[in-house]
Amino acid sequence: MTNEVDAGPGPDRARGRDREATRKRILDSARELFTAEGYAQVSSRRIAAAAGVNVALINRYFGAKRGLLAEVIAEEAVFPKIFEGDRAGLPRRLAEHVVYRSLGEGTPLQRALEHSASDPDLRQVHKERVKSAILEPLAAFIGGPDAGTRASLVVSLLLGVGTLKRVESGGALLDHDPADLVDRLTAVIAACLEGGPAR
Amino acid sequence: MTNEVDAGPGPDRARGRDREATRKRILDSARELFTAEGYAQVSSRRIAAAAGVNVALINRYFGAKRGLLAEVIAEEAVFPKIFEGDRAGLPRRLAEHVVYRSLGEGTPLQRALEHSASDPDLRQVHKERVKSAILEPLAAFIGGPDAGTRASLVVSLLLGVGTLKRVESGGALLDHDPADLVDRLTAVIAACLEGGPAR
DNA sequence: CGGTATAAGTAAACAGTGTTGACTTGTCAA
DNA sequence: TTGACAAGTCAACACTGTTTACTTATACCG
Repeated sequence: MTNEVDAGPGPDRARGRDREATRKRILDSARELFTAEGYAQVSSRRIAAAAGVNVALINRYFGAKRGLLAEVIAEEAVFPKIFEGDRAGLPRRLAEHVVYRSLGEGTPLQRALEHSASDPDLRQVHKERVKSAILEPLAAFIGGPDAGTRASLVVSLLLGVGTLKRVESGGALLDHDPADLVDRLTAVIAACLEGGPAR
Repeated sequence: MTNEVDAGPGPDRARGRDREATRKRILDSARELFTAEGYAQVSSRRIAAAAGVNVALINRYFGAKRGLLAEVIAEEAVFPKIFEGDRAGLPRRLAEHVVYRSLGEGTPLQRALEHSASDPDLRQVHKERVKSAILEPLAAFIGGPDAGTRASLVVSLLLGVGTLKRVESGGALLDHDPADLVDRLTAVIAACLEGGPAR
């Protein structure tokens, strides 16, 4: 076997075979298969076979198939540069993100979500991810009164656009002129962020 | 457990065999369980048990479990009274619908929409349903240029709010004052419907 | 250098899923 | 009364994720 002994940094306390390398192989295979075919469509045994390891190792290293998914997802950055910039430009940055990223190809995670959004495991992981990686940072960034509600409205729109895209699969949103769509979404997102007591 | 299987009539040996009645029992049990727990969480055997029926009958009558869900969601009216009224009041009516109906219990169709992507066949069903029962009526009602795009934005918001509600499970949207939420949503929906040529 | 503790890796089973085909049984028309 | 045929049943199939008891390789220690 090709045993790339990477005695790198940290506690290299791996006895026996290379624990970290095996972990990584499972993770790589899982990411690849989840991205290509979706979470629910890929079985644990198939991931194990692709990684060249025994099935039981998935549960040994990741607790369960869900844990494997959680780790794959946790690797990805959600909003790369959304929070870099001033508050006033936030709606436009979000709109551009939606149109040019979410609406287009999407990230590996998004594609996995589109394939198997019905799976309870995936929903659970997605749920936690949305909260900690999107909702809470966004609420903190916009600040002000009712920041949580405002952020929820924005995230609703973002999630909904993704959902509709996969439901429509080539409908009005995808056919529409992207630049104009950005303008429209910017206005809508701004509307989500405004409003409130001074109604 | 309100599982009264044999309250009088039933496909036991006593009563005669009634194809339509049996079909309906399966459908009723499925709708109830899907609504309460979701599609993936409910097994065929559980549906059959709740209906007091053999498992194989599900596939006999509905082809497969997915066919059962397709029939459940096909029964529902989506927007009962949204299109009764003037165009100006549409945003508010939609907002009220979201806050007082979608945000509450949630219908099987709504759940199905959120879960639709996992099954290709089901996806097709939902796609047509969203288009013919929501998107197209809405687009026809609002009229004007880019009606399809405007309608898509609105539907995105509606779908997203439903999704986020489940994701948050008692977060900002549910805790927020309903009347104020209606006001906010009215403004956002109006923003979805406006915009366009004046860019 | 050899033994051994210990972790990595394995095999097989478990309980569950959706689905299928062969079977039995009830009902109704001839 | 008796077939015919549909309605309903049963057991099995091929999967799934997960767990348990087991084997095996290796890094440390005497």
